[in-house]
Amino acid sequence: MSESKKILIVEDDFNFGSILKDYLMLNDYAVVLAKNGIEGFEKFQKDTYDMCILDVMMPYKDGFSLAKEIREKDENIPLIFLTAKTLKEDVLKGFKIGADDYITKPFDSDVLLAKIKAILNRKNFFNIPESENHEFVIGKFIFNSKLRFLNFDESEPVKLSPKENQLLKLLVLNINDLLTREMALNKIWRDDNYFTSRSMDVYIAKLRKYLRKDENVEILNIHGEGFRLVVSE
Amino acid sequence: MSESKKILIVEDDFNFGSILKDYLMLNDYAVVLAKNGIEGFEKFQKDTYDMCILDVMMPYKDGFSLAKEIREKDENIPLIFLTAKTLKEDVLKGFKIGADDYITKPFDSDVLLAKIKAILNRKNFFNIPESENHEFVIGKFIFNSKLRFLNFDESEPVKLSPKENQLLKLLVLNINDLLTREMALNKIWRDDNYFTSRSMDVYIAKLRKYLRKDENVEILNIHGEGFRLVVSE
DNA sequence: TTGGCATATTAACAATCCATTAAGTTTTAA
DNA sequence: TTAAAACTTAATGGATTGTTAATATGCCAA
Repeated sequence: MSESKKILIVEDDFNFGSILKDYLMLNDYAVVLAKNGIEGFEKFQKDTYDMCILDVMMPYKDGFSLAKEIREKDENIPLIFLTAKTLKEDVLKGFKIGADDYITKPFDSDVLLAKIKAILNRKNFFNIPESENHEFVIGKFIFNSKLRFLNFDESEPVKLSPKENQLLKLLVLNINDLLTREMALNKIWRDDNYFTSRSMDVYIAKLRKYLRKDENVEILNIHGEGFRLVVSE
Repeated sequence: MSESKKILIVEDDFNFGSILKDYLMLNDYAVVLAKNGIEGFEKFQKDTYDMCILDVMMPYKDGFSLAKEIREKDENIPLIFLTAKTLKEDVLKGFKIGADDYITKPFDSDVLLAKIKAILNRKNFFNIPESENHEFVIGKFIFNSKLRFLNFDESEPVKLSPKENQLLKLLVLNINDLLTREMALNKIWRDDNYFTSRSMDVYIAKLRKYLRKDENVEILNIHGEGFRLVVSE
């Protein structure tokens, strides 16, 4: 029916990686195997995957660092961490980065398969096709979320940092409507607490400074709820 | 900030259930505890929950059967199974029903908390905004209860505080009809006593001040009963 | 390695918002 | 007439937000 799902496995133990790959392929997944974090990230960028399975302990670049890089590129892709260690700190760290699941080696392959299915189904249910559109008009500005710049008239485009960019994108996607703090913190900061909230305020201030050039564009606060990007007239 | 998430725990071991409940409540979740499958399903139907945590081994109705019934009512609600057993068949069965996670007793409470957070956040990502009607016309005003503003003609919209907003919404939903004090106090203040009643009076006064701009709109008092928002021809 | 740059977080303080309470007045119903 | 209920304004204190600056982190190039 639908095309088989594509999974990227990053695992430095070649033996183990191959077995896992074969097993998943037998179960009708398309699998790409990378043997370290560097290669993993390269492969991730060159193709589109439905899920990544990352070994935590790897030379050069561990699974967590890799996960962060991947998350910057795609904030929604399901991640499963794979580890021999069962350290509580590691598990918690994994979830903080946005893990969808966590599996300790050795594990039962049927269980892994069930988890993969569960996660992919869940995502698919809600997955709204990402719009290819990265250019937005905000009053007199042109905002390109892929190239991360904000253009006003003839003047030199402003470069946006990754966080500025993500926040502005969320605001634009909800233009004139409420963007709740909760939603932004969960999507961008992957955590919702006092400090991330303060950090978000700082970014709101930065964006306001950029947007000041067009007096018809402003970011309004809805006390206790969130923010609203409005373009008047 | 926003209201805390509501979790239904179904667990026949009262001791264990209470401890879990207290622990989650300490971490700012609203928790309801049911002591068996029957009661669990009743409670599930009577309220709206963000997540269910189900013990697998229970008398009368086990966790899986309960899960199936719950799934029939809501195919998206996150489910976590809780069990002493670590039987592979059970784990697989759980995932097949659509479990979001699976936890074996005894477990680390921090990890459970992290998992709950991860799952709720994940759901949030894709939560399609509910298309409720948030705009009301009150005489010459436009009232938006989601964005919390009250618009009159061309003039600058008035921002409403959360309480002003809730109260006006209740009044509008009962437009031209009686809104009892009791009802408003229970819904908004969650308590009905002398002080909350005085507080409500203050908010009625505030709303009257805003609504004064249109002389056809007024909030009438029904002595000893409540209030009535009327719009005259 | 080190120093510098871009970015992100944390700190600090000011400004604003907001629910409650207080206090004095007016209205209502018996 | 009188007590209860309602009206209104203002004061209070706590919470949230706005803003700038300081600090931390990570990365790249020398």
